Amino acid sequence: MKATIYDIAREAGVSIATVSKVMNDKGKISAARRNQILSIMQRLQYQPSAIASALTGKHTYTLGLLIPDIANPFFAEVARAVEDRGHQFGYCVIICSTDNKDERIERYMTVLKQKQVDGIIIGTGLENHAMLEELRSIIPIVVIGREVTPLDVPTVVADDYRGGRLAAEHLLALGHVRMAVLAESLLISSSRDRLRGFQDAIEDAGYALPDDSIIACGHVLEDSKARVVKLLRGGNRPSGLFCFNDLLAVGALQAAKESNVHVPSELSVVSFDNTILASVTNPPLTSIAQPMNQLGEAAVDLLLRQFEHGDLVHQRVSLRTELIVRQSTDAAHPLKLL
Amino acid sequence: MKATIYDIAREAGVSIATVSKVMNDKGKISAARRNQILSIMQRLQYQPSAIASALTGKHTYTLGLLIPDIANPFFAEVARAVEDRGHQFGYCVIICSTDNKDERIERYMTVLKQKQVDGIIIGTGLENHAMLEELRSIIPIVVIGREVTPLDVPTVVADDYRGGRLAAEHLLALGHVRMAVLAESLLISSSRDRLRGFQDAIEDAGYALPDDSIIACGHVLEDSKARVVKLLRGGNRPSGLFCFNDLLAVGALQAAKESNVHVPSELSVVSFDNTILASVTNPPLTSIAQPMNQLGEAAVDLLLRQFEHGDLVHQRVSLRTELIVRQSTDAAHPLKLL
DNA sequence: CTGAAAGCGCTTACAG
DNA sequence: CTGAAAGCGCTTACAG
Repeated sequence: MKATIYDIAREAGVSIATVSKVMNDKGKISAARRNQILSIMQRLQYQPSAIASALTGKHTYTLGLLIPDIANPFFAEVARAVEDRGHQFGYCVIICSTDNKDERIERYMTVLKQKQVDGIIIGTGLENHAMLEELRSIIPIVVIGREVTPLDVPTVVADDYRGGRLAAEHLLALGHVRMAVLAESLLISSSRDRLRGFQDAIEDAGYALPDDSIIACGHVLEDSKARVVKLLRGGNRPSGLFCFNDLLAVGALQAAKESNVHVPSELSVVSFDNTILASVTNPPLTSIAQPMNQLGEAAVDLLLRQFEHGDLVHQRVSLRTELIVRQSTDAAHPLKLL
Repeated sequence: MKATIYDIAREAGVSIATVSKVMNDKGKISAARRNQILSIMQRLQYQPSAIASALTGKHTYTLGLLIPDIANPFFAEVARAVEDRGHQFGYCVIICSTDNKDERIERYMTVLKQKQVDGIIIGTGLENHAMLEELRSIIPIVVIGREVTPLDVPTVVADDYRGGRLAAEHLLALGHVRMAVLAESLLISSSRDRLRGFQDAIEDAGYALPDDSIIACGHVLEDSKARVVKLLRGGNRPSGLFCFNDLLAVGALQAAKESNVHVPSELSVVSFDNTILASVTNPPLTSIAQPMNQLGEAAVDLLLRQFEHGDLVHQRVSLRTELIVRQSTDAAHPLKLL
């Protein structure tokens, strides 16, 4: 049987209160007793029960991480950062892949509540603001990767608008004029921000992005591939393509290959996220990097700060996106545009 | 304040024992009481405390998953499978990325013990057999992806030997004779099995794999790239290369490109795992697929079975590997071998 | 069919 | 500096 606090107390001839105090470094205990108890704990390989202490103390030292899918490399990397940052402070993390489905989201929410996790990081689509507000009144939360305005919830995002601008400016600098955008969904704020940034930069340069150059597609590789094949087949095809994540860009590369359109000489492709996928394709993808590590870390930090100071109003962290140039972009060839 | 079992009992005018019973469908409760209590629970949005019940009942409904790195696509996919299978039966999973470091492994082990998780899936390098045995005496475990002979621990593996054979047979059928192997480490059983299978198939065909064609390299992309560049530079270069995971193969592809060796016409590459990476490279990789979903599922199932029947001796599941042919392999060109 | 009571393994005022 | 006791929110024999 596992040793309990009672075993230690009996062995040491003291009360469990005393044992508890040396465990938690609370109150005043004589050095002698202290050492004696410590050595007994060691001898009996005593491990305090986290669940018993959670029932009395407040912390379970567990965090919940809601994301669409842990198998998606982007979220896997964020999860790793969350895990490591949490680990530093003694927290474990429970992964909750929601597939963005309400039913799974709700299920996980109630489970996390029942388990009394200390905080929840929400990186999943969550349009149900009422639910968010309710949850927030019970457990500290932080939303990651998207805005939930008008709610005033602690948030950490990447600077998507700037990311969009960076992509456009890079392509413009290479001489591209006729461009297109491949988006997974324009419903989430991050996508809209990327688009706005991209458009603004193009307009600032005196050009325009026609509406029919903004393509929405499903989230699987085949979808983006099919859409890009269609795009490349049309007349007046773009010389620059901005994809809102790496997987979409992979689809674009495959479509280009199938259509005998060479990347980058005939088509420049910029992707977003800069996951491992971007470095693995051929050609490797020029990509707007999201600081995945910092996203995860900042989310944990915001949670920890709430544990200490209660629910702070208006916490918002915006992290810089960055252009990583690889070989999928090159100077525009004006002749190809005719 | 959150409602407790006492609130429900008071409201219903019954004892907490009765409430507990309707919650757990135990004992006999009159239908009337039952419904009355149920409706009160609903009205008060009662959610039983998982931690209180864990302190008395036995289950925490939490599993631990030890893997080298959740950011590695292979483990991310396995994790997703574990999560989903667990979810079906009401279990959450705590991810523990160990980087194969003893210090992290031990830390996580004690945390998982303190949290009293119901079971642990071990997919991480763990050479400390004493620790495994000790852990096993406390908590149900299953080892995934490797053998820990001579220990008799529940295990689920892919058929690595057969995977190695499949790779060799595929290359042999394409006419390749001069081959090489790129391994991350030959210390773990799965790598050794792959190698054995590969060698056996080659020998069965009447050829041999020279020792200097078995290359071990680090686990980052740059390592494998450097090793393959060197390999391709040497005289008498192989026409077929078998890489023990997708990332190694990505490095090989990059090395080939840099060395102006065309894949697949001058070099055929077979990888292992068949993660998303294999489908994303150019050319897409012929790969030996590990059944990542089944690995995760089977691991959970083995755990659940232990919960029900106690520690069963000698549970071992071996799952089939499968050859997925893509465009990184092609017929050998005998002239190139000269 | 229902309830009183002990117990799970801790923490925390409070008293000394 | 140390301990008795109540309490956290449940479950489980046991008695009726």
